[in-house]
Order: sequence, then C-alpha cells, then structure tokens
Amino acid sequence: MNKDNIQENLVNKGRELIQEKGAEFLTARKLSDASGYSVGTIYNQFGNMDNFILIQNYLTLDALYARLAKLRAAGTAYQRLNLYTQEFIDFVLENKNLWFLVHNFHLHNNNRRFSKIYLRRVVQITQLVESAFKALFPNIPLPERILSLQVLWLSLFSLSAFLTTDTLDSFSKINKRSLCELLLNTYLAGMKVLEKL
Amino acid sequence: MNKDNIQENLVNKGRELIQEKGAEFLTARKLSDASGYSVGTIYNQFGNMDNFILIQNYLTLDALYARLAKLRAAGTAYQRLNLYTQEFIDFVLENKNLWFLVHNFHLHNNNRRFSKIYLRRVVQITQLVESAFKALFPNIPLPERILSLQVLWLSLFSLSAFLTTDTLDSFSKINKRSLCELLLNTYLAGMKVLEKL
DNA sequence: GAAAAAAATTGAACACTGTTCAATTTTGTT
DNA sequence: AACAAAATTGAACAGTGTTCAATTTTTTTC
Repeated sequence: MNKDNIQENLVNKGRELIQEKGAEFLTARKLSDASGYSVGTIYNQFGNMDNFILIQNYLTLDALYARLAKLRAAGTAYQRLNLYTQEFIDFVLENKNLWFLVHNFHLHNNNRRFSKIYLRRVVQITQLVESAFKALFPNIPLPERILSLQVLWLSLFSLSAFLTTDTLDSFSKINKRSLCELLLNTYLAGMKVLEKL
Repeated sequence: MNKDNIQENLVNKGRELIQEKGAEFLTARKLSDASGYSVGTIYNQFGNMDNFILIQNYLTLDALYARLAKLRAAGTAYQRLNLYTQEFIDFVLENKNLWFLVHNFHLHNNNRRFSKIYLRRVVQITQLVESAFKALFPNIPLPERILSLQVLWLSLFSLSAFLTTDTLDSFSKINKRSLCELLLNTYLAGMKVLEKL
C-alpha cells in the first residue's frame, strides 16, 4: 500500500467498512486490522475517531452535492425540486450506511455541534435548492423564502433518517419514496397558497 | 430505599440521571452508584441496558401522550392541530435529554427496530391527531388521509430532534418553535389545496 | 425456632470500546 | 557511516456492556 497516502488509504478503507458492514462496525482496531496500519497511526493521522467520522460525513455530503449539482439546469423550477428530491432519495437509499452515520454522528460529538467544515457542505446544498425556490416563489420576500426553504430542507433531511433503517416498516405501509415526495409536494402546494396572502 | 420496588427505584433514579446529566451519562455503573444497587441487580431486573433505555423511552412517549390527550376537546380541529404542535414543542424543550434519547436509541439497538411496546405508544399518539385530521379534511378518503397524517407526524417527529441540541444554531437564525409551526401550517395549507383536486 | 431449600444480590472478571505514549523503526541529514 | 529527526508501533489505561460463581437474603419445611 502506498505509504505516501496513509490518510487517503485509511479513509478509503474506512469507507468500505462502513458501506459493507455498517457504521457500527467501524472501530479503531477493526480499521487498523483491515488497513494494515496500527491503531497509533490512525490517531497520528486523525487525532481521534470523531474526526475520522467527521471526514467520512463531509465526503458523503460532498458526494450528495455532486449528484444534485448535475440537475442544476434541468426542467422547470418545480420539476427541478422534484428531481432534487428524487435524486436525494436515490442517494440515501444507495448509501444507507453512510447516511446513517451522517445522522447519528452527534452522539459521539461532545459539543453536539456541526463543525464549520461540516456546515459548509450543508449550506452549499441549501444554496443549490434556493435558486429553484427563487424561480418558483418570486413573490415571497427573501428572508421568508430562506426560512421556508430551510424548514423544507431540514424536514426532508431529518425525515431521511427513516430511509436508512427499517424502523418504519412496522409503523406504516407507506413507501419510503412516497414519504419524502408527499412531504415535498404538499409543502410546495402550501407555499403557493401562503404566497398569495 | 424500598426493597419491594427495585425496578421502580432504578427507573426513577435513571430518569433523574438522564434529565440532569444527559443521556450519555447513563451507564450501568453510574446507575449502580447513584441508585445503591449493584450492576448485577440492574441486569437481573432489565436483562440489558437497551431494555432499560427502551423503558425510559416509552415512559417519555407516555408522558407526551398524556400532555397531548388533555387537548383532545380543545378548540376547532385546526386550532387543535396547532395546540398539539405547540404542546409537543413545549414538551420536547422541557425534556430535551429524554427526547434526545428517544431519537438516538436505535444506535444501540441491534435489530434497528422499534419494539412492539414502543410502537404502540407512537400509534396511540398518531390516533389522537387523526381525529382532528378527520374533522379538518372530511373530503379526503381515509387511506390517503392516514398517509398524509403519517407524513406530517413523522416529519414533525424527526424534525424535533433538532430541538434537543444546538446543532442548528450555526446553520440558521430560525426560532426552533417557528421551525415546527411553519412546517405544520404550510403542510396544512397544502393539504387544503390538494383536497380540492 | 432451627434447618434446609430457594431465590435474590453481589462485584470481580471478560471482551470490547477510545485513547495515550515510551519504545522502536524508518526516514532524512550531515 | 553516524547522527538526528520523524514516523510508526502496540502494550497499557480507563471506560463501556455483560456474565456468573460465590455470597447473602428470603422462604419453606419440619
């Protein structure tokens, strides 16, 4: 293994482990065994495991952003918001274990805060959706539009946690896809009404 | 301490610890120290710590249900849904640490499923809200109404995770109360529109 | 009541975490 | 080749959840 890219090798190997065996499987020793590097080296490179997970999470957010950014010029604003949502759902379902980790990182995080580097990615995605929002609701003043956007995006984001587990299966027969799409379309219909008031 | 109520004593003491020091503070040994019972006794009573946390969580859901049930006959259907939401937010903000545990239990739970006893509480609350929904949207057929209700309730439920931490503080200036209320009212407005189609 | 049987309680011990740091190995410099 | 600097290592520490033989307490039986 290329010694010049220890950090990269560890990140890649860790990502494999998460994807294949689940987020819970990722421990310092198992990463050490799987990568061939000692536990100490992991700590030299990342300081602690929380930082390692943080890196995994913003890589995941980067990958999500890349997927959504491809749709930047697709269709009408309304269609685009639906495409964003569908692409978002696809991404989450394709990367259940990685997305699970994004949602459950704050447990280990002492200060319970997004780090700056983490937050930047979330804002980036928000801005992407905001341009579609602007075209769709031109009559809503900016501050309120931002607020509505944030509420919708945070709702979809938090709701997507259910897509990564089978928690819902015993609660509702609802299709996981429909769950998010129904939220989007009902919310957008509501905004159209509130826009006219 | 009353020897006849070991289980009750442990549950109460554990609840105190969670509320005062946070969900992360609750460990078998700390509960043992705080309660005066040995670690072994805790395991005799609850089998494992996951079961203990599960009990804490459905007690929390019971308490939430009790709060919401008081509003069963209040105001119009529309007002009642708003009251439910406000009461829900109040409850979450008053019991941040307990609610945090409700949201983050599935991490430790191997099979990643709600237990039956857990699920019953969630359904109970859903049914409470459904009666207001029925009055508000009489023209929507039952299966679709249930679906819409579940989407709204699950959205509010998952969104409420943000109320228990300061994760959002660096992302948005939005008031935590407004976050949920805006979701509710925009969603309800959207349903009124979709009802007429 | 005393003795025997049953049940409940205990905490040391096991396997697993994240993390540290003196000792070792590797790399770079003179 | 000898030295200095840096990187790597893994045994060791403190903390988890969990188990189970030994102890203590309670109940039953005579």
